[in-house]
Amino acid sequence: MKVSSRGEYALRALIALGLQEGNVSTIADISGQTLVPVAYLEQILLQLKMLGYLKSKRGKNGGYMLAKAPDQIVIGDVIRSLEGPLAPMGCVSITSYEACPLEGTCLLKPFWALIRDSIAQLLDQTTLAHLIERKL
Amino acid sequence: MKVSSRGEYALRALIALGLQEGNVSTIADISGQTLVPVAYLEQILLQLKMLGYLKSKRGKNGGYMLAKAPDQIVIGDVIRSLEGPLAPMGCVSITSYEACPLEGTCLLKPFWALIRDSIAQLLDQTTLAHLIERKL
DNA sequence: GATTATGTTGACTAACATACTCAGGTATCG
DNA sequence: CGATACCTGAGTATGTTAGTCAACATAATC
Ligand code: FES
Ligand code: FES
Repeated sequence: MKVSSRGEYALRALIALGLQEGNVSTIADISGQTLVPVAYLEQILLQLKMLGYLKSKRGKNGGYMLAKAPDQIVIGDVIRSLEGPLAPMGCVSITSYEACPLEGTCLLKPFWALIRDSIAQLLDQTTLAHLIERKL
Repeated sequence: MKVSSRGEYALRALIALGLQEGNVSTIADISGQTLVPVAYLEQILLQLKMLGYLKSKRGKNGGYMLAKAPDQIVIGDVIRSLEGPLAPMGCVSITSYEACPLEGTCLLKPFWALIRDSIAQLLDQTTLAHLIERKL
């Protein structure tokens, strides 16, 4: 049930930018705060930009900043974009369902569904603002 | 947050054996019911045996059966044995803690802990008996 | 307008994990 | 004995992860 480094790093970066309140931060700055290697962080920030969470400014005095208010950034969406579906099995995924061969009689499916609901509820009701303000 | 095929197959096999109420089943039988390839299933059943969930009988009329009552087989334990810790990050794992570099100031850790608790509570309160009897 | 600080793009790689297969070996029953 | 099972260890194809790297594009400043 591990979260990959990519997802973890993306959230660290979002938090770092969320604490900047509108100021731009360079990749190097963010790398310093998050301890993510610069070259790898570039990739991740770029992806977050394409997903609409960040915007960037090029050239001197450039950098990244949030494109949305922290309370509009839902952690569940971020994780889904970076790591794929939250559901433990395709057959109980709402966002990307995939059939199982035994699905008709399967005694596991309701159980997976329970896990999915529990995880999704938690991740979808938490925003970046909640993390930053330590209000969980 | 996916569960691997190995974990899924192990649970399918345990369910199949749980439904047999003490009778032995051959690998081929179980393979037929679970749609898991015979050679792969062999590996998994062997592992489940070494973990103490199954016992086996060799030779003619041999096969596998449960080594414990279904209500003594906790799904969380099975998953942990086959897939590693339930926690999404090492720094919030109870069974196999691993330090994070940012741990002191990290705003994510409490959130991961919440996820861990939610998953662990669900998996550790469910037994094979619950799955078989459809009582979740 | 040259310099320099920044983000952008795309390819590339080493290491590991997953999902298996396969060729034998060994115990047990009849 | 010989058939029927489980047992053991190795091997392999494919994909994923966690990065690196070189070259490029753009914007501000001197
Ligand atoms: S796990 Fe998908 S149907 Fe059983
Ligand atoms: S995620 Fe482990 S300390 Fe932040």
